[in-house]
Amino acid sequence: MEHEELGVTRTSYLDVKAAVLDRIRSGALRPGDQVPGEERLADEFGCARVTVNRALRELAEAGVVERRRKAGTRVLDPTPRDAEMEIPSVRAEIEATGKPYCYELLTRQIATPPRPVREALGLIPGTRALHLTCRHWAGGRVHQLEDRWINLEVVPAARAADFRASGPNDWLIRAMPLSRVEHVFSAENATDEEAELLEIEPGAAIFVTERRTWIEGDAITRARLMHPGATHRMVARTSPPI
Amino acid sequence: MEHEELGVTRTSYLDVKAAVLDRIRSGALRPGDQVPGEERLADEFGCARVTVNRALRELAEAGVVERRRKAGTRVLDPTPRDAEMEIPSVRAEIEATGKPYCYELLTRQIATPPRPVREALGLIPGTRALHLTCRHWAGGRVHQLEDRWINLEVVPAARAADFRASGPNDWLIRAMPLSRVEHVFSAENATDEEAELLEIEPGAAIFVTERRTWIEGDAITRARLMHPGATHRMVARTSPPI
DNA sequence: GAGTGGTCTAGACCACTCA
DNA sequence: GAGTGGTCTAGACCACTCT
Repeated sequence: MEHEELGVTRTSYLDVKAAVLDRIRSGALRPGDQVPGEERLADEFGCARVTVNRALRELAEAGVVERRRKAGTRVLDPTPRDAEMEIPSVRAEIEATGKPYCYELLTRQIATPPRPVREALGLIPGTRALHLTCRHWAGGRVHQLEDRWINLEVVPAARAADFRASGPNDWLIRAMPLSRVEHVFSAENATDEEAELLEIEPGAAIFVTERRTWIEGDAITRARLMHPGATHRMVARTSPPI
Repeated sequence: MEHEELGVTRTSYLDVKAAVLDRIRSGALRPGDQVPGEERLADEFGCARVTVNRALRELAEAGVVERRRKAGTRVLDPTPRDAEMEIPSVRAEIEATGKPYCYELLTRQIATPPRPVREALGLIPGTRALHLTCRHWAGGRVHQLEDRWINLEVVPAARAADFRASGPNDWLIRAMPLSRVEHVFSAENATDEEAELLEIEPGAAIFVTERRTWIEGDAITRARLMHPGATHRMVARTSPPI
């Protein structure tokens, strides 16, 4: 926990930050839980209150906790973190429009991923992974076609998970909070197969998001998310005012 | 500059931050310039060094300045701010690939914008604005077709600017640094006219970015940037590690 | 009213890096 | 080696907000 230097060991705000994050990741602190007050933590870590303050302030800026004066510090639900780029979970995105959300699992199998996926997940050739395809409906229309691979070495629990009732995105957000995300966006013309599944004309423009997620350096999942271009718009977060 | 409270006036880190930002926005401090040291500023503002430290630290986190121990604090070039979402200026984006960059102004006129643009810029009906269309080439291919409106009430200098040699994006980044940006991405099928200008097949998927830029609440510009979907990919910034 | 976070001060030591 | 930022401490006062 402490700075591992010769001589005096002082507690850094980074130590406090890491310790609190650990408690959240390990489940000792769950969403909604109260984080001990600054004074308590300062006592516990043997440091000044300002040091704890900086640690918690940065966690609040990162969206991990919420701080209010009299109310104290609480662990936030991890879901909003996925919305960092205004990309909420598909379910939330659709429900926000007021349309009924519907999820459908198309295929599920454990298989050897094609090379681009294997490399994206950092897997050794021959390793098998969980492959899911599903559709998300908004009202009577297909909103998203999802082609996802999950790294079972990092998330072995996914092997046992049942994705028939709800999508892998919601499941992963709960199982693996606080992960890092990368998005690659592109526009493509739908292939015949994609068009059929999306219920659009072959060749129609589709908006494709390729999302990769890591936790602590390990790639968790790689998803190819396809949307009908005619109905889909993606809003990127406005830069914060300085 | 100081907290306007009754009684004692103490200098907040926000005061220092705002003051330094002002000097940058006003041009008193230009990109590459050295910002006075923490001790100097603390003297000047009559506050503790930690207070200056926090102000400058936040400016560094926001990408406005760069700090290095012995070297001190320097004002950064505003360009990288536009790259907040890994969307560098078109020129930089293309030159990074090693391909030759070429810019071409297609049309330039002062006109009454259509309603969606007028609303995006927050203009009163009837107000005229600067309308530009241009193309950006990467090697022998059209990389981007740009349809841009500039709010002349906020940027009157644009009326006199000559956009024949270099694009409005580069010009605006210099003229209006530290602005806020919003991006909306979508996928569309190219119209016949767009296809001809982009030198692709009609109906081919195009990746469309609609970018709006504000400075202090005033909308500066609205650009519709069209890219051939087949060659264009957009990478969104990976969430920072916590 | 009381509890909690938000911030400032003053002084100190350390760490990095440039000359 | 010297200059600059990075951070910690200890104490203090304030501001918000919940009860």
